[in-house]
This record gives sequence, structure tokens and C-alpha cells, in this order.
Amino acid sequence: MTTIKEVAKLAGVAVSTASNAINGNYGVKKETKQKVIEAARKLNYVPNPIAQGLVNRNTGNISIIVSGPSSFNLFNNPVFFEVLRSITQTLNTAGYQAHLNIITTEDEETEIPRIARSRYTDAMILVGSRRNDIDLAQLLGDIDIPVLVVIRSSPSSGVYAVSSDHWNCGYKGTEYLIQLGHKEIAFLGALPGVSIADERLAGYREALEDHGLTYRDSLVIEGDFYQESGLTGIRHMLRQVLRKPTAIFAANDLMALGALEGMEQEGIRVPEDISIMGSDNIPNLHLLKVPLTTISTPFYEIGRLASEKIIGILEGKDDLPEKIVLPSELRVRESTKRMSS
Amino acid sequence: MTTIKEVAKLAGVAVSTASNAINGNYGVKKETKQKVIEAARKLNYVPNPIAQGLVNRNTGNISIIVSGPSSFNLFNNPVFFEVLRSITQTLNTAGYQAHLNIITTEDEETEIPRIARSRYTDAMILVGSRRNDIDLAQLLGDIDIPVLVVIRSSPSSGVYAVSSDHWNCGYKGTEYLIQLGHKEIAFLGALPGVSIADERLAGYREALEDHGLTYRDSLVIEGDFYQESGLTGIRHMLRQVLRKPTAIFAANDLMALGALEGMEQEGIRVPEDISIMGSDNIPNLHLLKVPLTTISTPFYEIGRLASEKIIGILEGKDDLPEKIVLPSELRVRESTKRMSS
DNA sequence: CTGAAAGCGCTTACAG
DNA sequence: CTGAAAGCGCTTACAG
Repeated sequence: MTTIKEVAKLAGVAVSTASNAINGNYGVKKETKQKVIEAARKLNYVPNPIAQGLVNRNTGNISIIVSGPSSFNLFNNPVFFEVLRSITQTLNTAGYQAHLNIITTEDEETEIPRIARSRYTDAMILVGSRRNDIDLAQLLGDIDIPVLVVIRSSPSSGVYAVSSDHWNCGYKGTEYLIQLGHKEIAFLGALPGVSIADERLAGYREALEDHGLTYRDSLVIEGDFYQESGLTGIRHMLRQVLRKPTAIFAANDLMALGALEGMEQEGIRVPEDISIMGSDNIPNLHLLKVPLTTISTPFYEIGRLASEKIIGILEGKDDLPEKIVLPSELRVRESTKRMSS
Repeated sequence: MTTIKEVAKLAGVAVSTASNAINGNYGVKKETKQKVIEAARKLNYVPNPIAQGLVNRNTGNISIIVSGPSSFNLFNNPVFFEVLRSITQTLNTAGYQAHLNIITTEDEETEIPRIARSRYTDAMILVGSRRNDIDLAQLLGDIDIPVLVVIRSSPSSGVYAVSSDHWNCGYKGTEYLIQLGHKEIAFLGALPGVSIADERLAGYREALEDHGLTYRDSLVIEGDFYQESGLTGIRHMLRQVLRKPTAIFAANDLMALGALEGMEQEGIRVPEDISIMGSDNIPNLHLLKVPLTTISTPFYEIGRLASEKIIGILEGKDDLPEKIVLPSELRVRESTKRMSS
């Protein structure tokens, strides 16, 4: 590995002028600069980022922390890879490295502070945490590097967020079902205190009320945004409730998949007996037994803006708002149908 | 950020003994060691890995490079996240950090050497490259840090590999179709020079021949292991060939999904008209219109062993073989049926 | 067992 | 415009 010392030697200058020539910081005569550049090229010189990091007090690394359920065989969501892809590409293009950590909800409490203190990273981007806002705010309060959460709203000031409009997603989805003539609409994915769930639920509720329908707790089903909870949640609800809903709004596609499975097990046909829609628009929904109507979330765009925001903060040229909210879109497929009443 | 200097000061010793006490390298009196440990604890001392890296000449980072097609909207495979999850967890448990790079096939040529030379990383794990073995061997030949490829065989000596038995996968899948009475079996996913494709194809061919069936080029369909190629490949084949196959072995599930879609567009029923099976066992195949029969690949296990292997190499206690091959299993669902002849 | 010194590869004031 | 010196936070021989 060639060092700046060797470059300086070949160019016949001091290491400090070699450094200045390469980084263009201080005034360097044109010719000497040329000599140094030439020597560096000849020797295939690549500055050692570790050494640079030591003096510059930064690492060029940004940690992406993906958090998921502790039963790891449930820990899968096609959304994650899409977000990782856009974050790492944006980061790399800007000359940063992405550190990846994949942890469980339980480990957040020890791992997040550990990673922040490790000095391996200049900032962190949080993906997928299902911790409620109050606890998350507390956990992130002690972190002294920039923190950004993605696909959920900021739990507290000082924590940046890039997300889509969850309230609107809940509202728009529910309104669509109402327009199809449904009056008994269930909500799948209540998770009190977690903003993404609270906001989608609030949108659902307001859509109902705006259209003169009654919000009822018995039609609100808990779910943790993983598939299994959709399956168990829907089966439980179907057995409990006297008047079955005619439609279900699921707060994400994964739970909708679970619900599809649960309804199949209960002998309920979709959409003939019950309509269902999801949210997110994960890949290949059109190939399902019942192609799923959903509301898309712009994951690639979210990841891109999250990275740009974090880089802006680190480089002191942050021109994006503290909270970025992107729009989402309805994608109608075959799991929802007009009431034939 | 507290440094070892402050720890040493509080403990009343020199920084070198503080260092020795903490790292336990040289002999240190029990009491002084205690004093140092205590001081470090009190000050919440975390060694700066950047500084350590500079003297130890390692970074503690391992790069995971995921490579995919250049048309990025096609770049999605649920397999990737599963592999990332197992690699990063294993790496982190052993005290290493995962660097993530997500690139395109085209960029491999510039990015892989760049990452290797960047000094940001001690080793690299390659995921998803569809470059043919000869070119890959050449590309990796110049890399002077340990390189391991995952889910494909090693293209050359010096490159480590952790994979499943692709030949057996092709053989076992084809044999299953033969046992169902099929005699005209197509292979979807030929990609000459790429070991995973070549090996699955070789297994397919040998299964045919072992059972007295003729291998025919016209039934071998090209595919790049992404979904789109399954769709176009199958449509093309169905229009070209005179005698339609009664079954298809797809070299991965993603192409099988594309094929499912293509056959639907061509008005062909699965499995009534044509049986199809995939490989990999990605999530939620049981929820498809036609639940897909497949051969599972142990992705989590592959990622875990890949990380252990790389760590073993870096730490000089490598006790795993240079090429690790794991078994895969048949998962029968509804996309394959017995010939009713 | 302990500490002073040198050095990892770089950058940043500062003198000339 | 150029170079000698100091320093980033650590570890590693080496002298005592």
C-alpha cells in the first residue's frame, strides 16, 4: 500500500505539500501540484481513510440500523431491501460508506447506544423500529450523533424523519372502501404509541366520521406489521365480533397477506365475502390468489431523501426540512369489490 | 469522548500500561489492572476503533457487495435481505462491522477493485453477481484482501465460496418431475458460464439422461435469474417450440414467478396444462394463485457460514473447507401435478 | 511490572 | 508557495 510519504518522495516535495496538493486546501504552485498528482497516479495512491478519519474526527460511515421482531424467522419484509438499496446508493455516490446493523426490537436498547458510542459511524438511520414514540424518543435522546428515522414520523424534536403521509394513507384507503359502498370496515394493525400505526388509524377513523360512519373499537385489530399478526389478528376478530365487517383496511401489505391466509382458513372468500386492502405495494401482489389492492409507499424515494438529509446535516449544508413527508398512491387490484347491496 | 489518556491519568498510570491493562497483552499487576479498568468504567471509555485500526492495520469492517441488474426497478430479490441478515448478525456477534455496497453488474468492474483498495474493509463477501466464472475469476484475481462468494461456486482457487448444492438441486427437481410422469421437461434459467446456472442445468440434464430421456436444446430457456426474464423467456419458448413441454424446472423462484405470469398471459393453466417448479423457496409462495413447488436453499445458513469462514481467515484460525456446500430440500406445493396419461 | 518513546498515515496551523 | 513540527488516539517493542 503506497502512502503519502512515498508520493511526496517521488514528487520531490514534503508530505505536507503533497497533502495540500492532493486536497487543494492551501495554495500550491501549479507545477508542484501537477508533479504530486502525477506521482500519486503513478503509484496508484489511495489515501488511507482510517488515518484521515483520525485527524478529521469523522469516519465517513453512516449506520443503517434495521430493527425487527425477536422471533427471527418472522423477520422478513421486502421493503427493507428496497430501502437499503436506495440509502446505500445515495450514500456511496456522495462518498460515504454504509454500515449495516440488523437487530431485534429488544436489542435496540443496548445496541443503538453502543453503535452510537462505538465511533464507527458519523450518523445513523433507523429502519423498521416498532418501539413506541415515547420510548423511542427517550432511547434516542442520549445519542450524540445525528439520528434519522425512516418510514415513521419523528418521535421527538432533534430526531429527523423521512416518511410518507401515513394519515393520508389511512384516510385515502378507507375512503376508497367507503366509496365502494362498505359501511362496516375493520382496521388491521393497531399498535398504540407507534406513529405509523397511530397515524394510519387516525386517518381511517376520520374517513369514517367524515362519511357519517361510526368508529367502533371492536373493528380495530391489533397487529405488529409482520405477517403472522395479520393471520392471528383476523382469525381472532372473526370469531369475536357479532357483525362481521364487509371490508378490511390493513395498515401494511404483510399483515394483509396474513389476513388473506387467515380468511382462507376460516372459509371466507375475498373479495366476495370481505374486501381487503393493504398498504405499501410490495412486489408481486398481482400474482397472489387474490391480487391485493393497496396504497403504494415510495420506499426508494424515502431512502434517497433520508440519505441526502443526513449528508446535508453532516456537511453543514442541510437545506431539507426536519420532517419530510412524501405522498402515496392507490393501486386498485382485485381484493376489493363494490358492495352489491 | 474520553480517550485512553484520560483513563491513564485518572488511574495514575502511563497510557501504555493503561493500554496493556485494558487489552491484557503484557503483564500488568493485578491491582493496577483493576485501577485502570475501574477508571475506564467510570469515564465510560470506549476505545476509538479508528485509532486502533491505524496501528493494527485492520479496520474491523467486512464489505458485503450485493450486485444486481442495471435496470434497477428489476433489482429485487427477497433472498438478499435474508442473506444480509445472517451475515451481519454473525459478523456483529464476532465484533466485526458490515459495510454494505449495492451495485450493478456493470459497475462490478470498477467498484469491486475500488472497494478493495479503499482500505475501508478487511475482506469482502460477494452476493448475487451474475458475471460468468471466467470474467469473475479475472476480476477477483487482483484483489488482495480475502474474497468469498456466496450462493455460487468459486470461480477460481483463492476465492472462497459458500453455497448450496446446485447440481443436486437441478437433479432432484428434475427427477421429481420425471417421477410425476413428465417426459418433456423444459429448463428455465440458462446462463452460460455462470456456475449456479451451469450446475443446475447439468443436474437437470443428468437426471433426464439417467431416466432415459433425451436432453434437447430447444427446451432450454435463457434467463438471468430475475423475474422479467422468466416472463419473456417462457413466452418466447411457447411460441417457438412445436411440442410444448409438460413441465418446467425453473432455476430460481423469481423466474418461476415470471413464468407463471407469462403462462397466464398465454392462456396456459398451471398445473393442468404445464407443471412448474422453482428453486430457493422464497417467502409466501403458498399464497400465490398457484402455490409454487420448489427446492429450498438454506440462505440463513449460507450467510452464517460465509461470515464464520471469512472471520476464520482474518483471524488465522480458519478450520472450514475452502468450498462449503449445503444441502437443499424439495417443497411440494400445487404447481406440479402427475401426468394423467 | 511500569513508563518513555516511536510510529501507524494523515492534516493542520505556522514559520520561513 | 513550501516544509518542519505537532498531533489525532492508539499499540508495540524496549529499557529500566
